[in-house]
Amino acid sequence: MDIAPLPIGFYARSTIDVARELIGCHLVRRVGGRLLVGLIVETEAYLPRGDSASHGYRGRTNSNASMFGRPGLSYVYPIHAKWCFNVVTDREGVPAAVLIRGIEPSLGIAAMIRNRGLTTAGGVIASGPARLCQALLIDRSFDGWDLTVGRRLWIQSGDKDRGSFRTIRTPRIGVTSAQHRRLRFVRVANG
DNA sequence: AAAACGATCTACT
DNA sequence: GTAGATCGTTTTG
Repeated sequence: MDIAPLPIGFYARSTIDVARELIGCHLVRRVGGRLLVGLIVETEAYLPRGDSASHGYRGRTNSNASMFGRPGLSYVYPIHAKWCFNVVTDREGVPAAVLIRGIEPSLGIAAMIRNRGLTTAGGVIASGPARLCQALLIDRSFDGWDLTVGRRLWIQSGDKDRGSFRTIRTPRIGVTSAQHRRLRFVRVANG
């Protein structure tokens, strides 16, 4: 695994490209001296124009401001008393982001289970946008966080072992508008 | 100031 | 499958 965070150039591209290529990358959280790492397996693209499901669709507000920020920042928003984590894409000034919907824990699994407050083993650890935030201790304080610095929270490129998995596209979850668009990306094992 | 809503989750049947 | 919890943001009065 690389030790460098993905650079701003990775994020400063079309949102769909970023959403697809984030699949298979590693989401890394450093808390204290410990690393919590998971493989990104599910993302959703929220597009800068014509996407009525996007929080940025109706213009800039205080709460969605970081979605309009520099690519490579994070956008963390509240939903139903939980948090969800996005990475900002495209260029500064347009509302574009990729929602990270699921990771497969690879390091610090015991800590993630603890963070989730799970009572039963074998439960879902970090699949689902709010569960992932709970497992990695991501909250609103990370809204606007710079993911390209490699401190506290960042993303690293994954094994470029394409061939071990493929990425499929489906409609987004819980989105009532724009159902015809397949903007959700899911990692599926080959075999 | 109050109420409604939401890119959700858990627990239970 | 369904019901209820949860709380910041937005809208309404």
